[in-house]
Amino acid sequence: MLHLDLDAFFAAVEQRDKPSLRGRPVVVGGTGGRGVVATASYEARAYGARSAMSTAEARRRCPPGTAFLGGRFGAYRRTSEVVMGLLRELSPLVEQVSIDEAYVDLAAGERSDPSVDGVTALARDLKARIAEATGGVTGSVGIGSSKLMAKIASDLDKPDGLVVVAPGTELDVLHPLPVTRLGGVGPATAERLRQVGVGTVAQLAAKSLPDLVALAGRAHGGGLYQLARAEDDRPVVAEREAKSVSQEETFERDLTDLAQLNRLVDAMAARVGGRLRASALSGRTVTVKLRRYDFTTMTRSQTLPQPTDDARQVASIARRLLAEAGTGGGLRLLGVGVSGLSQYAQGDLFSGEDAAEEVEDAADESPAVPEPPADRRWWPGQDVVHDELGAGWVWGRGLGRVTVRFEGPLTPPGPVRTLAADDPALHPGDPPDWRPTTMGA
DNA sequence: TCTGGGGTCCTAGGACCC
DNA sequence: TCTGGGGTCCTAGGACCC
Repeated sequence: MLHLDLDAFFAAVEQRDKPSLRGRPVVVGGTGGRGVVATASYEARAYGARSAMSTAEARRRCPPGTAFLGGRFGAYRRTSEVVMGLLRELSPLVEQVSIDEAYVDLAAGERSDPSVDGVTALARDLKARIAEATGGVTGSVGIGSSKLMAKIASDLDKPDGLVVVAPGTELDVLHPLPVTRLGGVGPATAERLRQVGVGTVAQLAAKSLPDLVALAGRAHGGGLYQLARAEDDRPVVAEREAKSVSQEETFERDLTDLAQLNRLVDAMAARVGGRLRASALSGRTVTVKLRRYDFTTMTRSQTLPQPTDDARQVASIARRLLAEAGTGGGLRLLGVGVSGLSQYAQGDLFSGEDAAEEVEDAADESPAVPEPPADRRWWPGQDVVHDELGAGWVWGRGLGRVTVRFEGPLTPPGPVRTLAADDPALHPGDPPDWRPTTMGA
């Protein structure tokens, strides 16, 4: 079993596409007042920036000149697809866990020399091909006898690591580690374990099954008991069916106005409905999620007799659930979701146009968002193109101006220009191509 | 200027059913 | 005249993952 984890993935793609950021601290995530860090480059980690930390905290820790960028998910997805393609050359059994992580069942592949030397050579070759094909993004690879051991191994030597756990040595590797390295042991479980004197996997392995079930519940306790013994027969599952589709947003400031919240419900329902139809899914349970001013979170749901993918129906149910829950004190987050999915959408399966039209219709009915001021159109990290100055990216904005650095993955670090935010020559751009052009189209 | 967004899985109580 | 005993569905919340 092989596990691949791309190193500081979002930040690595940014540094590839923005030469002036190479070797410098980069933080990718929410850049607003309530944003959190998705990925910090290793240079930013040196200053204490971490994933899931508030961006405000990361700004405090990092030096001036640190780049704080919103995400360019299209660019990340394109790079991820290249990597996943390389993995599928190793074996048909590839389980993509997230945009930057995957398991590969090497035993299901053709070229499987299962010896330690054999898989080491395979992993070395894979890492080289990933770096080559992605324009320098690196990954950490772990190989072991199970998903558990492969994942543990990829985590042992980051970044750009390669660790193979030889058969028979699993417990030697596992037992000294803190329990928090096991998947499924988060802050709550770690604290409960700490209270009974368990800090390492070895100490976890000394606990009885009934003790662990009492501590963590039947399923979770049983899982911990097995993982502590390196017992893991979870298979690689190549295709998983979606179980829910949802959309949520944290507001810059808490909202109280029900009419405004209702318009946001409509817009979110339209997006959810569009995504459902795009994947030919519909669902029976509509859920709204609320987070209040004091961070208390609640959900309210209703299950329909028949599945739906209709934005208006989702919206009207969600509106009612929101009204019943109440908006007292103000909401910092609102979300709309549909679950209980089944394969075939109601309505005309053969009309490909319906989906896009209905999304637009719903948006027409509910002009949720007032037109932003010119400088709010631009966000840090965004790809842009200027009619005279060429392709670049947004460094900062404000006071009716936008600062752009004109460079790309294949250029040297480029010049910075400050432009009027409403400069008619400036347009949103596409993610740049990091591969040297071979042939023109 | 504390605490994102998109998910998965599990638990527990009540309703309902045979 | 005492309260069985499963099973499934629905709802709400919580832990966890990247």
